[in-house]
Amino acid sequence: MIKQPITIKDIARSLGLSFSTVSRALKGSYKISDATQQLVKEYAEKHNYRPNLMAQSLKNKKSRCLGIALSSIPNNFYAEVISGIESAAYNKDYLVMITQNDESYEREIKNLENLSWRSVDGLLLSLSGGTADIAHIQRLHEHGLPIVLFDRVTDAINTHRVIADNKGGAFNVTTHLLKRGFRHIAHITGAPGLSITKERLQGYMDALRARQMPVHEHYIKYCQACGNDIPETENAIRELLALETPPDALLVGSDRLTMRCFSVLHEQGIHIPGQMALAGFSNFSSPELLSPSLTTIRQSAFEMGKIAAELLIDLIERKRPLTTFETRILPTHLCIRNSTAAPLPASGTTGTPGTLPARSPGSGIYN
Amino acid sequence: MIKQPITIKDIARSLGLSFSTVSRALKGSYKISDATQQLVKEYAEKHNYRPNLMAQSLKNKKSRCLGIALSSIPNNFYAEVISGIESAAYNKDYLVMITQNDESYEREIKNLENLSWRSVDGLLLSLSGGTADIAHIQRLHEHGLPIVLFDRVTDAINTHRVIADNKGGAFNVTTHLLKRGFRHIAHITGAPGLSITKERLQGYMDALRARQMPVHEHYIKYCQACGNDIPETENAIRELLALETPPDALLVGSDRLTMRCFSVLHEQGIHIPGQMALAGFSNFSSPELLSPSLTTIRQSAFEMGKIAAELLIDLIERKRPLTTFETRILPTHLCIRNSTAAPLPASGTTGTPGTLPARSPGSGIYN
DNA sequence: TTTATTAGGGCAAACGTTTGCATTAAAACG
DNA sequence: CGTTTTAATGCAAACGTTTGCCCTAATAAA
Repeated sequence: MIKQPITIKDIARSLGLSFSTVSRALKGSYKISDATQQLVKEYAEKHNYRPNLMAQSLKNKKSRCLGIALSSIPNNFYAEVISGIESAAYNKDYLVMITQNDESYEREIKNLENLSWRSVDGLLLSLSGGTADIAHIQRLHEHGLPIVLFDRVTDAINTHRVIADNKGGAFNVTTHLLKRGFRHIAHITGAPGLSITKERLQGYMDALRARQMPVHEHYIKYCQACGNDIPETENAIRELLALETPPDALLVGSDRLTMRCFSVLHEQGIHIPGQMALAGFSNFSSPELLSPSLTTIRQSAFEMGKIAAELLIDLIERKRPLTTFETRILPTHLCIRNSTAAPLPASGTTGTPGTLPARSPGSGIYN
Repeated sequence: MIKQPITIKDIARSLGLSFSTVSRALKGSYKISDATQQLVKEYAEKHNYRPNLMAQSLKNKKSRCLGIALSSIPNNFYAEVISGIESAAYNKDYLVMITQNDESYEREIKNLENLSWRSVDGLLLSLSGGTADIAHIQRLHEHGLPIVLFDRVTDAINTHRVIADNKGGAFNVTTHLLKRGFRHIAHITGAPGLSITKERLQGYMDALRARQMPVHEHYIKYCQACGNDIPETENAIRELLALETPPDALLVGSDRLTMRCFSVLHEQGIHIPGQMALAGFSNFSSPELLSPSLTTIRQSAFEMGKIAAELLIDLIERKRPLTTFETRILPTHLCIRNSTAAPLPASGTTGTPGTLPARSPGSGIYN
């Protein structure tokens, strides 16, 4: 019933040649006459020969597979990254295996183990929120597995990195909020150990200090689950609102968390931006349709995936191992909308629907 | 530098046993003494032995990999499906390879070819919008590749199917619109060849006819690119608005398309629902935050992926080939919000912010 | 004509497993 | 004590490729 695929041996038998001759003819050149090559190739074509990738992999120790490990596939940002990876991989004839860990350290370990067993040729990795240490990654890396880190990275592994300009993005949006007149800007962000958390926090603090504003510890809230745990997010916001001087603006540091905060404020009947301005890192496709339209810091997610995959493939196919690696920093885009409209009575909070075209290559713009 | 992983042969040599004994000891049982099993297992454990999956695959003709082929990863709905697939696969110790085709027939063919070369054990498939015929799929299926179809399916392949209750969902939302008093309901939907397009159209027409309303051809617009081609969508809406009797309500039949239509209406300054009510199939996480909050038909995307993967794995691991297959139809959920508020002057269009808790298991509710 | 060179192709090992069969030694049986 | 059974293990082929090396003619050089 199931027609077994044709193999090199079948071709060799049918044509009265040896395995090796057929193999070499198929690969072009070496020392096979044009006539024979022609013959073999035509026969293979006609009988729809496909090399058995498992056998090739076993022999060559190459699978032409890339592994991805990240926290959550349905996250807007990561979904776009994956799309970029798939696209680059397709162009270079690689296939992509995907795993997600739901911010769990244990799950990350298992996923990486699975991927490396299954002998992916290389790994695209964004750390989980719960990752305590990175010995498991270092082990793989030392054993020779090419790795490219993206988004949530670590310095402890000497390899390529592709990240967004998180510090710059946070700096720009915080400055924007300050210019708009907000004076009590809180920062809700993801798991404290993550590089993106630290970088965004740094940008936030830098912007405050640049304008001689104090940085208050109690205005900074970490959400270990990065927005996947609803009560956790609600608590963070509740605590902020319960402060003696509640914040008048919220900067959210993580894709899913941003929408979650929006939801919570909405549910609690808190007017945005009247009672609380809101801005956040988000790759949601249509922030201009929200009510109010949402000021976002947008990342070049697709491009991040594409670049990371290209760097990884380069790493895999390179003859001599690299010793010096690069860190690509992709610009973020500040898109100013109504959720951060000025708090002063003067300017109406309902004006200018939709996106103000506030996008500049590289850094964002504040007006 | 790169430490080569330890193999069965290494263990055999070190322990003075034969390959076969080690292999069998590792697999437990057969006819190896407990003592030997103990010895081998301990040694393997201690030296961190991992079977070479490529070799196993070559021998067993099983790779424990599932392939996914669908149109677009960043689509909310598909991203959730993928997440469900990954989750089920993880539980059964399978890995997942993913491809997207951007609604291109050619790309789908290539992706399927790649996946089957790479010898996935089975295929999870949602057709592309451009798929002209399915000979390429039938060929794979006849060659014995287990396939489970989901979302965008075809009858021409005799296998398991997992779909949403598209007809019912469209029927319910159309009925809802009619009850709310809308009389000119247009239907913007995806590529005409797709099963979901046909089923949703059917539900829409059934609902109109059930209430003795006419079905107008010119109220039905297909978007081949399913919302990925912005001008195409804009055109469809422009044509609807230019009609002698423009519609007073829009039912959108595809995830990305729904948001796109919302955008276009928004950009053109058309008031929702005053000038045009809007409802659509969408798995966007926070439709209650849009302005106005959006009436959606939501699908159980994660569950769809999970079920599809489980059915596929069952198919793969089953000894005797199945001859009779099942089609799982998952309920859709109608979530009524302000974008379909009654057009009559009586009831205010600004009341009741957020989601009306309008969800019933199985069919949705209209009030 | 003899020798060196080269083109074209075959042999067989190897990649790391799995598995049918053969082998051995010990135990059970008559 | 010889024979059969059983338990435990080894041998070797196989999965489909790739590749280093060898072999055979034919051609070129001397």
